Amino acid sequence: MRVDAGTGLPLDLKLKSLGAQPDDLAVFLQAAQRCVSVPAGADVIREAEAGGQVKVLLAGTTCAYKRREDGGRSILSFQHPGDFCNLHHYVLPDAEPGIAIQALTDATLAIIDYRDMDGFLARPSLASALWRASLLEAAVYRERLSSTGRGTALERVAHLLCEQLARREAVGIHAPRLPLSQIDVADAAGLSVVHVNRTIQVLRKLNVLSRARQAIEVVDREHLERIAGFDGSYLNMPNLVSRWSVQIE
Amino acid sequence: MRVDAGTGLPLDLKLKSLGAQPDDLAVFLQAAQRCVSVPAGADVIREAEAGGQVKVLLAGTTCAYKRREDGGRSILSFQHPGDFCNLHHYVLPDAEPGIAIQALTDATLAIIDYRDMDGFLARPSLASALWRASLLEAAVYRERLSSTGRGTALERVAHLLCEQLARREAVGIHAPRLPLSQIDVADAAGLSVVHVNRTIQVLRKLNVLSRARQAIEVVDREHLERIAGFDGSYLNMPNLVSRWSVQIE
DNA sequence: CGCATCATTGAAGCCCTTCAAGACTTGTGG
DNA sequence: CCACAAGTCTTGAAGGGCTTCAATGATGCG
Repeated sequence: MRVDAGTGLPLDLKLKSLGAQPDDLAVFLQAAQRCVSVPAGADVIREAEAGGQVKVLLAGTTCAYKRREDGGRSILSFQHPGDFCNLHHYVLPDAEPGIAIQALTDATLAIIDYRDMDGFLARPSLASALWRASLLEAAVYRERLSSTGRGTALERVAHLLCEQLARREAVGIHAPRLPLSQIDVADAAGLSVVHVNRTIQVLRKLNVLSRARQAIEVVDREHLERIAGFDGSYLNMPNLVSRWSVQIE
Repeated sequence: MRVDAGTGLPLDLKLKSLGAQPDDLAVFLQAAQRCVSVPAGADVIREAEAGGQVKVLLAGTTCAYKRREDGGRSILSFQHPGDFCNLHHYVLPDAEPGIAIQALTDATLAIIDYRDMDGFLARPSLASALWRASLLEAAVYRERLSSTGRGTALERVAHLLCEQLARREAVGIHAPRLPLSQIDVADAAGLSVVHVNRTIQVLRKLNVLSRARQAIEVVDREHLERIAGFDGSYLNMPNLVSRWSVQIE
């Protein structure tokens, strides 16, 4: 059993930074009491499974992926503690068939019924926090698209690692070690495993990654960001004096 | 002056398919009376420009792009009539610096002030329609990510063209001709212009695209989708008997 | 200890890029 | 109406980054 973050803190931090107000936050956490554990490698959500419930990652790491015709796995995004796995299914029930969520480490998830979600929408600070969460996800996709489209393998891998580090920091996880295998990185960066391996070796020789095997551990964060041309501002939450909390009521 | 769709119909169609109810739709269209025209090649929204207003494309085609360090242009997505250009800025004011919107043809846009937007949120069918629009945009990014990451140039270009055709059809534009230059396609697919040209020539020899120069015109849609492995279901709107319209009230 | 998974290394080859130059189209002004 | 300029499209050739295939070394688990 490997679980890389044991507390409920990340979710708390994330919702706060998305603008959820204390009392609304309490309501949310109250509804998110029921949990499930999933072993590394298993599917959290299978293809075309709507489910009638939203799952939030509490601990561990998961990825959204798609099977290609040749049997390969295309990783579209990673989820870290505090991230929603299938919020989009709640909003667009029939959308996105063919996408599944897989646990990359042992993972713990909270389960929220759709009727609880419906209740959240009546609370302005929660409703806007959920909308923001969706758009933040979109921002991550956009950024990965611009990184994956062009650039060398070195830049792409570096950017991918920077993104994960930054997103984990945003929810209070400051560990320099990422719970990803080289295979995961390859499937996410759109590169072959062989070449990802060689790329990582370059990063190790540059003293950006540690020599530790079976692990991706970032030693020189600044250098990594320089290589990637990474600007993490797309992950920054705005100041939270929301216009809305007053307007809607 | 080239404007490839002159009516306000697409926006109407889009909001309806997103679940906006007739009376709410009327309110929205009422607030979207003010328009601007932009010539081909000009920026609709410059980098880091928040603006205090949301712009909706009524006619023409635009793209969201990012300048790369080498001066190149990375196109992240295209907008077709009915699409929002900067809805995300309304929800996440400080997010996404460095992304601008450019008109690829002469374009017409409606302008909606933030305070009108605030009013929309009080109407459940509009609020959910806007949220859905955000998630649909995210779905488009996700799909492009999986297409751009892997696959040959032929598949990637074919997929890109399929996406644009499908999205335009969804708002009532059935023309087989896409208002994109080969340069646009190259910047969006993450390929060199030279190779996009060769790829298009292959598609022409396969009788998938017409021989017409200075134009991308799809003749054999089915074959194109087969080449792309395209499944447009991610663009489908669910049936619109929304749970919410009853629940929230 | 044996098996499964992941990491590593080498070699051959292809897809795509870059560079460079010419052809075509479009719009503008004389 | 024609000439010119600017932008787009087209074509050829050389080179490089990444892929694929294949095999061996590590690591962890039952």
